[in-house]
Amino acid sequence: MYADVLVQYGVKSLDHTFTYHVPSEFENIIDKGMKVSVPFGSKNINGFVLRVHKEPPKEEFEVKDIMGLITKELKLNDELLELGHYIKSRTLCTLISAYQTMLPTSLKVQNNKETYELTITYVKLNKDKEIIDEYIKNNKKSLKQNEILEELKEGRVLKKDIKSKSSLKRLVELDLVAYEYESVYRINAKDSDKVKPNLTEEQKKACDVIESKFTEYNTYLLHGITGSGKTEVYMQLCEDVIKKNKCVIMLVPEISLTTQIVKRFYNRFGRDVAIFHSNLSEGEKFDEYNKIMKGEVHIVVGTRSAIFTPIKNLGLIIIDEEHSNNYKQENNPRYHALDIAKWRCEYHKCPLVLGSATPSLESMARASRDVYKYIPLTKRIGSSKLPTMEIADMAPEFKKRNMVLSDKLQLEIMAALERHEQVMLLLNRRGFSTIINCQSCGFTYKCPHCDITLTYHKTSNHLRCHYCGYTVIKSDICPECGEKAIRDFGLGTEKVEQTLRELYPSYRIVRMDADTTTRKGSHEDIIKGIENLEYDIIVGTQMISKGLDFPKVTLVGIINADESLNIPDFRSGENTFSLLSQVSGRAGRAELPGKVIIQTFNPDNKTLNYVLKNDYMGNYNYEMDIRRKLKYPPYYYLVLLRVTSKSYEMASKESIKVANYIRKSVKGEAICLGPTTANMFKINNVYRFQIIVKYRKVDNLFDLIRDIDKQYINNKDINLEIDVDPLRI
DNA sequence: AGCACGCCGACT
DNA sequence: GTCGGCGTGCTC
Repeated sequence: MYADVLVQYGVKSLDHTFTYHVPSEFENIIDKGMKVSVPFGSKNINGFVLRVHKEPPKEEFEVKDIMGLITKELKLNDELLELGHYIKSRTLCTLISAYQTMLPTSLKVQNNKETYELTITYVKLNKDKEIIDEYIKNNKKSLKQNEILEELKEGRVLKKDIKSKSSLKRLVELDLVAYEYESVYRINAKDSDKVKPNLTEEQKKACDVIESKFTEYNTYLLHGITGSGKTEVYMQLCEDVIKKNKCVIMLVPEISLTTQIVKRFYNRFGRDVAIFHSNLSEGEKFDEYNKIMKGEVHIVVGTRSAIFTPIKNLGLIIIDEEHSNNYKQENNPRYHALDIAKWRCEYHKCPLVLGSATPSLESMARASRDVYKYIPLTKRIGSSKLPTMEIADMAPEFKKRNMVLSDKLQLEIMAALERHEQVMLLLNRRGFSTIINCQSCGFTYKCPHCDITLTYHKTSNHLRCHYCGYTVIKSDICPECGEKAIRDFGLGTEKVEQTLRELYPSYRIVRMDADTTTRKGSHEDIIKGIENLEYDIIVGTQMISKGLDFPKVTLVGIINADESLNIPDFRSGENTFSLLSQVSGRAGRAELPGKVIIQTFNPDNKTLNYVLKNDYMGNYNYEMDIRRKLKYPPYYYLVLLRVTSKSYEMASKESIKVANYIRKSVKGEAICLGPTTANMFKINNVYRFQIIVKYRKVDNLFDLIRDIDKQYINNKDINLEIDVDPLRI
């Protein structure tokens, strides 16, 4: 018997199986998907069995024996084995790295440890009551021993709760008491409260549409405005899937959101829920993975990585906030959870539900062509109303040297504070590159070909498009209004916090950004603090915009909307719209009416005005028009090739070769841009050049790209990264 | 990826 | 005559 094994190294030259002989002792246990140890070259390494068969290899080589099986129970099931091939073809990674991303660290191929089970030790009586009583009666010396025995008469006790370990040891030696081991899960759900709200007509209809086709693969776009009760729809769908004894995977975009969603799911479904995200400890992941594999739960709630959990009998996948960038993995393999979800739903013949208040252009475009089934939720639940929104023009404020907060926003902050309500201020994280604009009229340099903001290169005093390479010389005088006001401007959360402390010394201010939330639990602490009204003003980055519901927040201020609009990426408009819409949804969710103020140098900006009017479709049509004209997604697909090297010379030369090769050989409707210097040109002394391929119908593009390494990059000092469907370029 | 093998220059 | 640096090619 032979086994084809894929070894642990994720390099292209080893991206195929090696055939080993199966020793007779393993013949009855070995199976595809198992982790095995094999001799390879001069040492033993691990790999996954992809196939077990009886054909002796045709070629002449010495067939070696499999050394051992590492995990007998845990193995990649047929579905995941097949899924690996899909990931490989879609992201152009090696097969082994596709399997690697699907597994938690403890199960990855290099790992030799068999189990991460947590066992706790109890102590119990090991003899009949009479014998114990007899011993107690005769034992006059060790009172501690008697105490222990008396306690154990009531039932078993945790070993760690027994203080006198020496007395315990003696009792074990005498065989009067014994240890009892029990494996436990590190995460335990609460019992469900069986609470079930009544659904609105709209929600019921949404459920009916999806449930009418529960056993076929369809993608549904659930477009529900903030507060329209998407989560209730999800839970109702889950309940109905479970009734059919099938299972659900539900994805949320970030870890901080799992806590809240999981709380609601625990209340409704109790122990039927497992959690899965990258912040769990290895042991916790192992436990949850086991619950899922053994079929002890019907629902998995988690972030991106949860899309790979080996849940059996899948009946539904839900992706909440489907427009979120977090569903795309930013390192190799650069997969998108949405693609994986589609693949799995097709495999299981079940529905995929994408939910969002601001669907991505791609999804909305598909819905409009009926590739996705469109389900709108248009009504807010309860009495809460949409907040009123206003723009504050920052140009005149700047002339008054009012750098952070406009008069308008200051007035509203004071009013809210006096009403004892909370204020939330959003400051977009500044992009990585220096962005220049006119502080009089708001003008920003944009590329006439790519419609993205040009980035400033200090050394040459040039502004350059990092998509196509278009370059202009920077001037101090604004080409739009003629004022000498072109400057680099950026605010940090700390600066805003400081200004706030000066303006409102008697109010309690909290900052929430990457710096203040790194410590485990600090994120939850701040949220709890806000809920308990320990703070009056909250300043933060995008983090504060996501799914949080604070009834006392009635004023939301966007400190500088331009920061996000001017990020040099073709999606900056789309992202700004969804970010601002989402933050706005934070204002006045309960009984109190809300207000939103957007500070900008561009009061006439189209995107901002669509935000003001709460006009998703207006923004969609406006963006789609630009995308069509400039050949961006969803009209064209993208592939990003990034050539990196410690040597500027080599990176530059090699990237030109690659671009020429693609231009020369690609067949079909494709445009190859670049090479240009990447947005973050030099990181850790590594130079980065990027090539962008826009394409529609092509026959050989992926084959070409797969072959680049062979053709051009045969130098270990040069590296090539491939990003299919990049989110940011 | 990781290692053996082999070729070449430098040094006791 | 031997040690070690790196380029090349192979691993069931």
